[in-house]
Amino acid sequence: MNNLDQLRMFLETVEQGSFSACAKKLGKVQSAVSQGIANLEIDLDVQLFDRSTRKPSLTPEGERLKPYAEAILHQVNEFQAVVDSINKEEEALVRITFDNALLMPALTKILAEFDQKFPNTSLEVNTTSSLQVANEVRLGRADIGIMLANPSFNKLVDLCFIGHLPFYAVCHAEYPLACMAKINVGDLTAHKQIALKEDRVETNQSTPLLSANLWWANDFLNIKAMIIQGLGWSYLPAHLVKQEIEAGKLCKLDLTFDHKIWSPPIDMVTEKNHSRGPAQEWLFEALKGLFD
Amino acid sequence: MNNLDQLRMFLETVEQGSFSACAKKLGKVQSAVSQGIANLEIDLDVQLFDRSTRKPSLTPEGERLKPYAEAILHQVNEFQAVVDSINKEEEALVRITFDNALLMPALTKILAEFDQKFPNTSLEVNTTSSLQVANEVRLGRADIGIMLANPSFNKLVDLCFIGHLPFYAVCHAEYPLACMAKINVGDLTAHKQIALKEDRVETNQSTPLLSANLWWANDFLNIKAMIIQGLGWSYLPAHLVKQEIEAGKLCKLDLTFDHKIWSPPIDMVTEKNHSRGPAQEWLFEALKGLFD
DNA sequence: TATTCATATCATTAAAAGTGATAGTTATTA
DNA sequence: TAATAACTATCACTTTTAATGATATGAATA
Repeated sequence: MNNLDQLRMFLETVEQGSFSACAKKLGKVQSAVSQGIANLEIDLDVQLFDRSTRKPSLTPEGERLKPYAEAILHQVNEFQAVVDSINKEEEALVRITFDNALLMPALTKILAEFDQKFPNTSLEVNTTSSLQVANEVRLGRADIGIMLANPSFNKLVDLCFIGHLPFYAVCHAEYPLACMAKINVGDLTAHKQIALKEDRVETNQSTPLLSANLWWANDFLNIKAMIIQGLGWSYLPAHLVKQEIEAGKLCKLDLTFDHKIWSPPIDMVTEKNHSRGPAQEWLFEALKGLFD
Repeated sequence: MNNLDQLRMFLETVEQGSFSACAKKLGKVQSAVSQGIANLEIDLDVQLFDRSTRKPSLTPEGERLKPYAEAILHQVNEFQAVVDSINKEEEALVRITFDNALLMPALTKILAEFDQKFPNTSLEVNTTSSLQVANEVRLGRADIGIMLANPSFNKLVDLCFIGHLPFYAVCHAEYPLACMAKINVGDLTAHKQIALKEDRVETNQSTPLLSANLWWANDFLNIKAMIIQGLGWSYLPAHLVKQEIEAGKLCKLDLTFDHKIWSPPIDMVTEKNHSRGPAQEWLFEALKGLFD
C-alpha cells in the first residue's frame, strides 16, 4: 500500500455506490477512478468490488478491508489536523496554574471551551497555593497563573486584575453561631476560627483573623471538611459552600461588621514581556471574564 | 498528505539520524530522500528537520508530528496484514462450539496458539450441551464442534474421535463416603448422586446412574458447586476437580466396581463434505491432540 | 588544513496518474 | 422489444510526480 488517493477512491465508491459518482465527488474523471481502483486491486491482489451488476458492490474481502482503510484515513485526518494547528501557530501545550480556591465551575467551563477551540493543543492544569502561582509563572513552569492578588510580585511578572472572589463566613448548621443574629467581633472570640495558612511574610492574610482560638489549614477543602464536622467557623470561597448553604447543611454568619461580602481581588499572572500563541491568547482573554 | 513513502522517509530518517542512511535502508538514492522530505515539508508547509548541523535533527514541529505519522503507518501495516491474510485465503472468522465440560486448560492453550498463528482471523467460541453441539455444526452455525460422543449423529456430520475425557467420582471431604474404603454399588444407594441432565433419548447417559436418590443439573459447574456444598456425590470431569482434590477439599471415591477411570469418548464434529481454510484446518489438527 | 561524510541542487529519465474519447454492458422505460 | 440512459473498461496520449546520477557545497574530524 502506497497510495492514499486509491484508498479514498475505495471508500468514496463504497459510499457513493458508483465509480462515476465517486469521481464527481473527488473531482476526478470517471476513468481515473476506474483505473485507480483497478490498480489498487492489482497492487493488493484482492478483488474489492463485484462488477457483475451495474453498480459495483463490495466483495466479502472488500467488506473486510473497509474498516482498516477507514482507520488509515482517520489517522491521516488526525495528522492533517495537527499540521493545520501548527500552521496556525497553535501551541502544542499550554500550562495553567491557579490557587485551588479558584477551581470553580466558571473556570472548568472555560477549560471545556478551550478543548473545543483547540483540540490539538494539550492543556496542563495545576493547582497550588497563591504564593507559588506567581513563582511557577516566573520560573517558566506555567504560562498562565491565577491567584489571590499580592502586590509583592508586580515587578517579576505581568499582573492583570480579573475580579473579586467572594468569601462567606460560614459554620455548620448545628454550630452555636449558626442561629445567632447580629454577631459582632466580641461574639467571635469565644469560637474557633479555621483559617488558611498562607505563608505570607510581608502582607496580610487574604481574609481577616477574628477569633482568639485559631486553627490553620493549607487548603480550603480541608477547612470545609472541618467546618462540616462542626469544628468552628471560617471564611470560605462562596462557590465552595454554595450548595451546602442552600441545602441547609452550612449557615452564613450574620456578621454586623462585614458591611459587604468579603471579596479579595484576583490577579491573572503571565511571564513578563512574553508573546502568546493563539491558544494561550484565547485562554488569557477568556479568563478575564472568569468573574463576569 | 498523499504520499506514504514520504512519511516512511520521515520516520526512517529520524530512526537513522541521516538522509543517506535512510536512503540505504529504504533502497533509494540519497537525493530521492532529500527531495522527498523537502517535498513533504513543502506540502505540509512545516519544517520537519533542522539541517543546520551535519545530521538532520527534528524540529519541535517534527517532534510533534512524529507520533501521528507513526500512527498512520501502523494502521497501514494492519491493513497490509489483513491483505496478506486474505491472500493466504485465511478465514475472517472461525466458530467453535463445545460442551462446557471440555473447557479445560489444554483447550484454551490451543486457542492461545491459534491467536498467535492467525492474528487476523476472528474466533467465535461457544459452549453448549453436547447434544446441541452437533446441531450447531449441522445448521452451519459453527465450523468445529467438540462433544461427548453420540452415535446418533454420524449420518448428519463428520465425526472424528479425539480421545477420552476422564471422569472422577467425587464428594466433599466431609461427606460420609469420603473416608470409606472399597465402596460397592450397594453402599451408594443410600447416598445422593448428582447427575448431568443430558436430554438423551435414544442412548445412555455418558456417566452411569448408581444411587437411588438422584438430583439433576444441566451444567457440571452447577454440580461441582453442589458437591462442594456436601450435597452428595457425582461423576465430574477430572480437570474440573483436580485442584480441589489436591487441596483435600474434595475426595475421589474408592469404588470397587470402577476397574479403571470412567472416560467417555470425545468426538470432534465438522460439517459434512465441507472444505476448510487454513485457520480452520490448523485448529482442526491441533484439536486432534487435545487429549495427548 | 586536508579529509571525510553528508546534504542540496539540477538536468535527465522513468514511472505513475490523469484525461478524453470510445465501445460495451446493464437497467430502465417508452 | 427497442430505444435510452447510466455505468464501466480500455486505450492512446498528456501531465505530473518521483527517482537517478552527477556535482557542488558545507559541516565535522583528524
